[in-house]
Amino acid sequence: MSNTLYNHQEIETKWQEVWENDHLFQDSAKINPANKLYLLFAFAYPSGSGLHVGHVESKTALDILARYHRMNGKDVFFPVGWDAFGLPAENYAIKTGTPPEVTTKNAIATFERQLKRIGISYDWDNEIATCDPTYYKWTQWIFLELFSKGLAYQATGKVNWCPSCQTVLANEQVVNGRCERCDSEVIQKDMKQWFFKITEYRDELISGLDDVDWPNPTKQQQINWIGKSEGVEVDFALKNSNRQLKVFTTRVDTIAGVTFMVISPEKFAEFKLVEIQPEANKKACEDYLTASSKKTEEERKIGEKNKTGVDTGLFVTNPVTGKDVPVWIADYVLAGYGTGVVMGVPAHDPRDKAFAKKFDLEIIPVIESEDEVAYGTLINSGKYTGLSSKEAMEKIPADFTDIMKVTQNYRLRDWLISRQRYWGAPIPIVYDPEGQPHPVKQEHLPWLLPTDVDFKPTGESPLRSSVEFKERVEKLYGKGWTPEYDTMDTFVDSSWYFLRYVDSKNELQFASPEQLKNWLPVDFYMIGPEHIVLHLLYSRFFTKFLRDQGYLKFSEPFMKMRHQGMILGPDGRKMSKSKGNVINPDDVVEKFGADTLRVYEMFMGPIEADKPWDERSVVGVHRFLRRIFDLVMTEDNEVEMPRVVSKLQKTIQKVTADTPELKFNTAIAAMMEMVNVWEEHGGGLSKAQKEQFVKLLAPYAPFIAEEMWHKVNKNTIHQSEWPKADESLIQQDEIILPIQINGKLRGDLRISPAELSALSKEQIQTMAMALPSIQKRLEGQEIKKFIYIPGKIANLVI
RNA sequence: GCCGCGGUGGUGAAAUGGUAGACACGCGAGACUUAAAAUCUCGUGAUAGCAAUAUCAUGCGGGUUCGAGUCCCGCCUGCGGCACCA
Repeated sequence: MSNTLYNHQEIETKWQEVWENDHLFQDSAKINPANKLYLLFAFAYPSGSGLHVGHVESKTALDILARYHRMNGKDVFFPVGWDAFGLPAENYAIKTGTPPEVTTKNAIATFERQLKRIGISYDWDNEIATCDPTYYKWTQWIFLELFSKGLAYQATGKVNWCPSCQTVLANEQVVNGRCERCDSEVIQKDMKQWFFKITEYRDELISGLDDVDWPNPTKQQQINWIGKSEGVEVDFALKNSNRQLKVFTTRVDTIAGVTFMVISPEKFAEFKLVEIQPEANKKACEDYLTASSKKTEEERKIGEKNKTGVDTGLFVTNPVTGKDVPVWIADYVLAGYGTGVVMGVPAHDPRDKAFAKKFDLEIIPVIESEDEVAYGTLINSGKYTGLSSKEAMEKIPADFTDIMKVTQNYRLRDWLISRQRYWGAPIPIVYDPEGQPHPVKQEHLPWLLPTDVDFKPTGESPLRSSVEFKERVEKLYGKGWTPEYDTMDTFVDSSWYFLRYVDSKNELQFASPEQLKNWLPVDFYMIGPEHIVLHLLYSRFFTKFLRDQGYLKFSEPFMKMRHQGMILGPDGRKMSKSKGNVINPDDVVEKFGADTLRVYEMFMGPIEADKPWDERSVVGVHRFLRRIFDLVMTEDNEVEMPRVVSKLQKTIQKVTADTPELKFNTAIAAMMEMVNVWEEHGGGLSKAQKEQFVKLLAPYAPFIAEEMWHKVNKNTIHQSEWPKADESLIQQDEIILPIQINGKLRGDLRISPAELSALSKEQIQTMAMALPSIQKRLEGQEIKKFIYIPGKIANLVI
């Protein structure tokens, strides 16, 4: 068999062309589905470096599902599109002057070519790209919907500012407090920004997770990100004033141990506490506020170990002890969480303790327990002494209903969506001469991204350099009117693309109600674990918002979701150009073929695991495909052999069970076993049975399967029917029944299934004990118990 | 620190509480070949033994069970996420 007929190059280019000409699997959204299955892959950014092996993994996995389910009679919708706005194209433009639309267009063309080459059965007719005005028209429309409901609003917020590049950076561009590109320290700058009020849905974003089939760790991570915590708000009365300081605490049981209060610098300014402050403390506080506002991310982290602060000279009264305690300003208190004011309990909070030690503040223990932060029994707490923490946490708020309120706090903040960047969807807002924002009129959508801009960063939004943009606004809205110069975060684009797919060419709506009803929600989403908190949370928020506006009839967009793992370099490390361990899928396709690439990646291990690339194992998979090809194309022994036929039935069962469960590695192993048996017997399958096997292979290796199928068929294998196992052909001429003594394997009974089922438990015991290997170990021993699991195992207990 | 996920041969990995290591790679020996590649055959967890076989073995220590890689408790360790969140 050394002169194999298998020429992957020839086969794969041939079928790629045929499928494309036949328009296979296209325009599926136009069907009115009886039995729909919407498969979605994570929206990809069309990077200049093209498809990498990680893309191949997730796309192949979904493609196998798509092909498998089509063969099982499902109406499969499997669309493709591009998250095409974003920074790399813009940075490239800054460097080279090439407009981002040119770079992006080229990159998309490369991806399309590569995806077709590896045989992904996308519905190309519904392809979308977020940078296309027919798409971002509706991104802008959603913005305006949010704006009209008060869920898109402007506020002054801190942004990451790179002083060297003179530009705002996205969070993802800040690595360890430094600019990803020039490595200079990023500072926080206050700028007026647009936000989406995702916090409006924070509780539903938690509870909705009960209704979806997602990996549990993923749900946990989202829940942690939202960060709901139960606690109590307490108003502490400020001495010599009629004002209060409100704090949030999860440990109201420790309130008797409050020996000071700490307020964040921002909140001290916001509350104008300087008005009631003793003159003597004013100067120091003012200096502290100025100093902390200049701190960088890095400096703030240093403060984690070495806390700073200043005494305001103000006092509040501890409601339980009646004692007056001092109020300090310190920037270890976060302005954005809770009320921005914290009650200091140095005996039971490590941060408060560090602060108290540094500034010599009183430390009073109020909980008796092994660990200072654990729950325990109250001491030094007046009338609450002796209660457990748990009891106190109920009793204390109940006793002080005038100043305490049981409440919740969340870590989740509103979503800052404005970017001082060029390559994104313009925010559809115009300002009147007084500076008030107004929505761009519906008839002016899409609100086009101007092209006459200077990409070089100047510290201002690049759109400011467009003359056309300014003129457009004045012409449409009047003299003195100005556009919003910021663009939207690309996560906005990707938060609703799965809705657009089902009606990608609709000019009147983001998607028609009929099409949405036909296909949504998404049945299965395959996406990397890196998207757990941002994209997946934002998409769920958009879905819930659009539902509340009456556009959608469901609450969760992605019913079932699984993650693909990362493909690591041969050295076991993450692939990167600088490490020189990148595997280029084009090379593998060239050398071994797309089928080999696909099957190898699926055979590497469980889909969700991170797996290192192994060049030599690729050869093994290629060998496997070639052996099949030789068996099918050249082996003409078509006399059915019961052993081989039986193995085929078992293989059909295994592949049918494993494929929809995404257990592709074990399904492939089963097919390999089948080929081993088949080869050992030098044939043994009829033509029809060979075809059944080829069908099992078809979703995994679509090109070679099609070629083998066409040896006798005219139509495509990918629209044929999935094979069914015939159990009556499964042969079991001998069962090997393992016999254990005290749970250790000591022998086995070889017996036919018919004979075995006729035997009683006692008879089996007798036969087992008669085995020489068993007998010699039973010498003079008493059998205490005999366990028999029918057909599985027998165990003698001595 | 908090939340989560892992740890099985030389390697990637299998294994509804029921024969641990399927399948594949690699390696060793052999066949074919002038030779190499490719291909094929046999072997391959460790230790001892010519062998049959025996003992040990799923990060470590306990436990439940007739029986544990799998369930429970306590550690060690690697990885991911969050992190001065009060």
